[in-house]
Amino acid sequence: MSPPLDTERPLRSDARRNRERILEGARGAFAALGAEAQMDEVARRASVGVGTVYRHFPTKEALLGELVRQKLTRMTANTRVALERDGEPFGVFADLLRENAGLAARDAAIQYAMLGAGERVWELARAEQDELRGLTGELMARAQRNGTMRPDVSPADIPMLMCGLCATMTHTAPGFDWRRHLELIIDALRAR
Amino acid sequence: MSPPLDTERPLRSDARRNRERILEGARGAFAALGAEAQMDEVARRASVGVGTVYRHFPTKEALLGELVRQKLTRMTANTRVALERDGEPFGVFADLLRENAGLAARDAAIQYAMLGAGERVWELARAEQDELRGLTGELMARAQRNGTMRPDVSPADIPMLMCGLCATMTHTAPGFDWRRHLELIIDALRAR
DNA sequence: AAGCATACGGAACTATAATTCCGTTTGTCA
DNA sequence: TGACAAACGGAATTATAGTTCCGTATGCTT
Repeated sequence: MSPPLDTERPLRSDARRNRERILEGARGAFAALGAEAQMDEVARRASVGVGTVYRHFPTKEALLGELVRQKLTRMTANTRVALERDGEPFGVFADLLRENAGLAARDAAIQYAMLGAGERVWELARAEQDELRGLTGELMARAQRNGTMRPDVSPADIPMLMCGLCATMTHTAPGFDWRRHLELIIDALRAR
Repeated sequence: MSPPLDTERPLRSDARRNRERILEGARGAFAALGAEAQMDEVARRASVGVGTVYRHFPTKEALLGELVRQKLTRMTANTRVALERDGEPFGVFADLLRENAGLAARDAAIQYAMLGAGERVWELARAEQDELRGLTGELMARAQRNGTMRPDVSPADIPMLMCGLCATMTHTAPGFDWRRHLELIIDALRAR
């Protein structure tokens, strides 16, 4: 048996360039208009026809999924860096949350995926989620061993809390401030 | 000048009955299918034509708005009862949150209104919100005076946190449990 | 530099769901 | 009980946004 039949020839140069443009256009469109931004708008910002968008991403969900995947990858990278840092573990963890929340705050795709409506999008990046949860768990375990984090919180609580935080991010209502919300969450995780 | 020109003759008996049926049908439809349930489905459950639904509520938003208003009114009533109870103020407050969160958990209209998508719906019940926030504030002030609640949380924080909680309610993802989320929030509000 | 697979553009198509319209029915009041 | 305003039903309309199609253009290979 010969190895992988994964014989996909590399993309043509224009296609490779366009794929990037589309992702960039999508980031802009979703950042500006939320996840309801239309595919036509994405195409316009990418200076490309809608057909081309669909050549690269079979559905809007797939496009959102790719953006989510990329953002989770960056969060995972942040987490790796945090694991290297040495310092008071709870503080390191809290800073990581602040940093990753900041990434989410500027990303309508993540918010969309986290807010129920986009459960399918979320699943497209399951592998990335699992990896992130694993690394986060390691950091949390340290803080718990050292007694600075509540012993009864689990890595699975974090996505739930972040999901709630994203809800605050999408609102502009008076009194809604995701940074404040995050600080309350962090305090909730701290050991008494 | 004669008093109010508010000369609206009472609804015809069938209209009054249908209005109730529609609200009931809407509660059922939204509970079963979420806020994306269609107007046709609402009509079907109410055993009424779509036209009749629109005779009573000019838009879907107006219908959702009325459901939200009614639910907030019930929450306000709960809060009034809580203000009468005498007991450890923080505990009374926490129980109130548990009770009202329970109401929200069974109400897709409230969840929809709280999750950004429905900001307009939310505004239709501004008066009810303001009243609820006011009463809640009184209860919180008591707990703060008595030293059982963090002195730096304000009544305006509660809708924000409840909004996040609603995000958890709409999810079925593993590890997502709104009761757990709520307990974490309650702990965050408790004085150290 | 010809040949061709790959990729592009964007008008047209489709699906979905809210909303309107109007002919018919039903309560209410004299 | 007859007349009429109020209310009803649901097929038809409209609006929006995702997706498809196909004629044209372009990069790559020989």
